[in-house]
Amino acid sequence: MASKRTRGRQKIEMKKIEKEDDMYASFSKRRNGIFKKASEICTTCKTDIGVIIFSPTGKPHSFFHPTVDKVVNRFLKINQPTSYADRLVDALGQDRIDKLNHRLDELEAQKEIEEERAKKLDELGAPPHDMFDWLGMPIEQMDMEMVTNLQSTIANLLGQLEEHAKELKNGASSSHVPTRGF
Amino acid sequence: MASKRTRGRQKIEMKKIEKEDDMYASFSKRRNGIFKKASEICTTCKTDIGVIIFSPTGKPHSFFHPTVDKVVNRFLKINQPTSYADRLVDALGQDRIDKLNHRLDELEAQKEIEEERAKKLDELGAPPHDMFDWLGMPIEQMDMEMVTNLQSTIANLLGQLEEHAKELKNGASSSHVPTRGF
DNA sequence: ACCTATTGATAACC
DNA sequence: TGGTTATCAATAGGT
Repeated sequence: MASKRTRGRQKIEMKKIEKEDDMYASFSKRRNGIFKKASEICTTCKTDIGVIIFSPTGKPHSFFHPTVDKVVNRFLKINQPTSYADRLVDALGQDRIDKLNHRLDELEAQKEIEEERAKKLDELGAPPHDMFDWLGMPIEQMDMEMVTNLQSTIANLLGQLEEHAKELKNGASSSHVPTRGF
Repeated sequence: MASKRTRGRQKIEMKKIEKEDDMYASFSKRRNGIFKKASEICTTCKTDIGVIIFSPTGKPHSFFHPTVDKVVNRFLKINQPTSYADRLVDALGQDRIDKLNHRLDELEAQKEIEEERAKKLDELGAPPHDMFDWLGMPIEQMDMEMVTNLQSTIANLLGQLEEHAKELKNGASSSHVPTRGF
């Protein structure tokens, strides 16, 4: 009988296969082998499994049982229980997170201010809210200087109102907003 | 020669191994076998890989190359490019997300109002901001009824100021806030 | 993609 | 778990 038709399987060193064609061939076979073993351990041992392989060219191949989501979520929960923030950053991008945090800070600050103001007004027997917003404090808390300043400001305001009333009577428009002719 | 010492490896049906001890033994060996093959395909074919196995008792075992994060993130990006919202919900809990969204809505609404007001005032040649906050609109935009109402409100305010000024001159305290004796 | 000689993995047993 | 052995299964190299 002639020499053997092939040398059959040969032992190979465990290092990178340099010949590209050989490497791709080996990759395909080994990938299929791994997937087969994954499927076998599932059926014989009632286990869940996920396998993700990126080929030498970067193409992804995967095997999951029972589903991708179940395996991945189960794994992430136990493997990274405290790094939700990192996952969040990774998912949305640090930029978006920064903006979101900034907005929340703004809101929290605003809320705090409003709550404090409301509390203060409540303690003092809250007068009309809008007016004291403008005055800055209840009349009862003002000293003489504040009162005097306010009186002059208000006098000025009354003057402006008087003037506007006069214009309204004359039918003239002093608005800065352009009006359509007719 | 005596009978063989063991029957050696036997072909087995691809179905669940019912004897628990046999199953656990088989699981351990097959798990190690898969990890070994995973490591081999990495070194021979320059590939990245991730393997996650949950044992029959639920314990997780995994093998990753080059790192967990690199493989998982790379996989999630290509496999679930549009479900970041879901991952977010999964990570933080729907409750927290709802609150966060609610706060953002509040803030957005507030911002919008403020921006619109600022824009309006700008168009009209912005007078002192605080005062018009109180008045509700610039004097130039008021009709006669508004002017009249305002004048009476302001007159009232002037009266209160006058009264407070009188009290200040008399050295009396009319504050509702309790004062410490001395 | 298929073949086959050979290596590698593992079922049974300890 | 960890080790041994007989056998089965995976695959390197060739077509």
